[in-house]
Amino acid sequence: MDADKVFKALGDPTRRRLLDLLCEENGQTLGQLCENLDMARQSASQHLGILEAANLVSTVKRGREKRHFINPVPLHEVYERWVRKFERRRLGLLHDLKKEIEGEE
Amino acid sequence: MDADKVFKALGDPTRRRLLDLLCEENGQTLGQLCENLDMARQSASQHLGILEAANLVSTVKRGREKRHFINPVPLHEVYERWVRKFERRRLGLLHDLKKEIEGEE
DNA sequence: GAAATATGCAGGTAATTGCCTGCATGTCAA
DNA sequence: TTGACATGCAGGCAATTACCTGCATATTTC
Repeated sequence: MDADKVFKALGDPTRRRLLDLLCEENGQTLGQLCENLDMARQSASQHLGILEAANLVSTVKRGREKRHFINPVPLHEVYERWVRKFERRRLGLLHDLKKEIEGEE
Repeated sequence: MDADKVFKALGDPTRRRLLDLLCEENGQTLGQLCENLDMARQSASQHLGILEAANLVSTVKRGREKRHFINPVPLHEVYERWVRKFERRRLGLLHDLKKEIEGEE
């Protein structure tokens, strides 16, 4: 997993919207996804390319169409590496902050 | 929570490194953090500003120093909103992908 | 108060990003 | 096979980003 590509891919509202759209209905084509986006097809296509490069979306060609599927694996790995680490220490970290704000050092 | 600020803040390796450094030792000053970064102090300061704007880091002034603390709340909310959603559907999404690759439609 | 220390602010620049238009390629259907 | 449809590729442009330098401010220490 390339954490940088995954995070950068998620750092754009259009791309997060694309993931949401695919979550509602997996396997949509570029054309279908475009209908919900209010931007040129080529722009959406670039966003999908970035999601694909981050391995968050996998594609399958079906004749002249290209169907897009969410790949949940990298997101799971991001969770394991990034979120859980802070989640485990969450209460301790909040405690540090609280104590410092109270000025107790 | 401003999801966009949080994701954009996380979408840079230097800023993720800063969070890791703070996770090792919470409450470090700008100067301390800089020693591990190999870039000008001002650059690191900008990165910390972005983390602070995303509410991922909170700061407390202590005389001429500024101490930095991780705020785990936004990351938790990102997890709730983004990761769990796909995590719950993870096996189903993988199944969609597998079936499509196998060409079974 | 003067020197050293910790940080803040302003601006400049090269690289990247996100959007677009125009054109090319590949596929289906009449 | 021709016209319609789905997508790919190339390039251009404005905005943003990530880095820097130079200087200002605030705090501690001698």
